[in-house]
Amino acid sequence: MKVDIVRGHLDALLLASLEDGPLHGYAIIEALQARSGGVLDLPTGSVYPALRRLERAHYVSGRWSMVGGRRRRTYQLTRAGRQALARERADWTRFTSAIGGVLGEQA
Amino acid sequence: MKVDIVRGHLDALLLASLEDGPLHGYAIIEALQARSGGVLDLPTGSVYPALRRLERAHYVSGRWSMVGGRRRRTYQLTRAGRQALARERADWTRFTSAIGGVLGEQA
DNA sequence: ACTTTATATGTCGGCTGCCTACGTATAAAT
DNA sequence: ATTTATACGTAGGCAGCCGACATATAAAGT
Repeated sequence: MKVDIVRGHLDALLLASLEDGPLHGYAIIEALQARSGGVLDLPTGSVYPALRRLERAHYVSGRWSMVGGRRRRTYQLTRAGRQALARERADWTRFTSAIGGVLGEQA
Repeated sequence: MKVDIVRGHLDALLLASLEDGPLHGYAIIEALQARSGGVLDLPTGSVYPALRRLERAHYVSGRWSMVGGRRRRTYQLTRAGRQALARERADWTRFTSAIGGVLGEQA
């Protein structure tokens, strides 16, 4: 199995994980682990830079807070982020039906 | 839409396109175009090097021929290639169910 | 008291894997 | 005579992610 399995779909995963409400980076990683049954175990070196990038793109808005002596940066989907997520979902459908269509039909 | 949509799944596509019988590179590109409804339009700079790599890995066997004054290299799936294809299909299922599972469930 | 694990965020270098651009060659179509 | 289709190939580059590392505090274990 290829290691960087999420290639090209990382943003979609992050945006989707924020759809049900704001989360901070560490919680996003855990949420994606849980939702994928352990298959998706995104490294921090992938997630944190990606969240900052999504913030610069105004797809999420982040704010600092302190919880139990630890600082957190909690991210929330923006309107543009929801639109971006919708586009990513459409791309995903196109993508999987194109490749899945080829892989699916056996001889 | 991301341009290099096939990232991580190129080998699977190439192996799958050979499943119904031998094809040469150019024909593989056309076959994938047709099967995907035009979504997959792989550049020669991706396909030809990939086929050589698959050949070095003994997943396909290639042979030269002349058709209408033009040289062709026709590739055929090997036994190892079929096994590799089976693995790629399994990976694809795992991959799509993991990511699709996350993207699929709306709020 | 000390060590390990969990929580939480971040940077930087590097590598994989594909694409872009280019080059070659022949046949068919305009 | 030129363009388009057929057919193969290389080389350089780069996007996008990961691995390794660094930092800091709290909780749990021993």
